[in-house]
Amino acid sequence: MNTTARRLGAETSKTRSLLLDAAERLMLEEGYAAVTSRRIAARAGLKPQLVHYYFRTMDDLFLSLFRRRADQGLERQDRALDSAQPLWALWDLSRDPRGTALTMEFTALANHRKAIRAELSGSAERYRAGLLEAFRAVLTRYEIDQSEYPPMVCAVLLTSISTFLVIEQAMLGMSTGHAETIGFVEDLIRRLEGDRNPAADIASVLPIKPERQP
Amino acid sequence: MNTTARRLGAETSKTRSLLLDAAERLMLEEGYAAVTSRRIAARAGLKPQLVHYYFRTMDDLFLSLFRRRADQGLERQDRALDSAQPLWALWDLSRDPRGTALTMEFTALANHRKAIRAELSGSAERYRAGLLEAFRAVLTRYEIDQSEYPPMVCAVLLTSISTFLVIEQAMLGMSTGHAETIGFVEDLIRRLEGDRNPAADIASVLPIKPERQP
DNA sequence: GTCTATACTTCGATAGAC
DNA sequence: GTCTATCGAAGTATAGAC
Repeated sequence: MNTTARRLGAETSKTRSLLLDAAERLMLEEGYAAVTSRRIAARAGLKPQLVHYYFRTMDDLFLSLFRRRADQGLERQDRALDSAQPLWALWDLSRDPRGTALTMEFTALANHRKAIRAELSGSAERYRAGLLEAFRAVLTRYEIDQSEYPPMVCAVLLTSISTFLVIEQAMLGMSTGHAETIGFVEDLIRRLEGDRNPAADIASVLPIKPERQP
Repeated sequence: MNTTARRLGAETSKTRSLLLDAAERLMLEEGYAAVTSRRIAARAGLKPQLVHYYFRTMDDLFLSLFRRRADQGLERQDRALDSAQPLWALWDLSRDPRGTALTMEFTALANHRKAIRAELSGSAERYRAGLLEAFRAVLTRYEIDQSEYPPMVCAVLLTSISTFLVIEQAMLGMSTGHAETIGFVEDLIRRLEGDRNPAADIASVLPIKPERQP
């Protein structure tokens, strides 16, 4: 009955990482409902009980899984902000299908797992705050009227569009109107930052300020 | 073994409707994973086996559930198109939290239920086509340059924004930046259709063409 | 036409062996 | 520190009684 006393595997364990990897693959390929202790173990070639040795409950496993990617995502966002073409970098980053698809699975999961919901909304707030600062800086740099185009609105719009397109494309296999919409957004970015510069990816770790494009 | 021969309850049955209602409430309140035969029956005050009497499989139940609402949604969209202020009507309709929340649950469900996925993307295409026609008509009526603002892009953007806001608000309890974004969109609509006119709701069933607002 | 008794599968979780 | 034997609960689905 003394549940808190049950022993748990080390966080540094190789097996633990294997289980998390298998869980993530399952989630992406078959949805969160397929992420069960038995199926995770089967993927990893391990016994189901090991899941409960390394993670006390399934909630704990989902939280570990989420935090691992959330930390990585925030790091990437920071790097995008410091890149030579922050708008292009943020747009490309937000359109990464794997990141958004995982977020959507976690969002659905949050509906009946309170712990996930709290973690997820907290993380979303941090992303939003980072994006807000990015747009403040970018709109200032490009001398845009911020009362007409508020940075917060830009942040929400960017996230909305990229999230929605990924949902339709990756989850429903639907793409009607996507090309036109992506073209519309990228025309806007192009007016501010010029053409997408492949070399910017290399510069993305070095905060070099660019000249404004015409 | 002769699975196809198993008998099923009548589609007109009162009990069948009760089960669908209970399933829908469960889905909205606790997510699709909570929609199991046992829990549906518990909500409806009936025996779990009745679910399998009225629906051969859980897939069948989900499909019935989806179609019921999809038909209703298309009807509502048609009425919005014919209303005095189609943009306001479409915007308000697309922001209805219940409709979008259900769609999101079905989208998550589609990840591991192929039958749902096919039905869902088919339905999404029909909505998109309707919305496209609406924007073609509206932009023509308001004399907007359609090469600068393509109707298809407008359709995708409208759906993106409203869907995303509902996801954050209803599913994550998050609303940072929502008021500003809603204000931004509604300012755009106001420039074309003027202030939202409550009487338009009454007119929405009668296809009366309005005068253009200043 | 309506519902129930029941089979079978898979789940999360724990206690205890190595 | 690592893993296994096992339990009780919950899931879908079927065959057959009213």
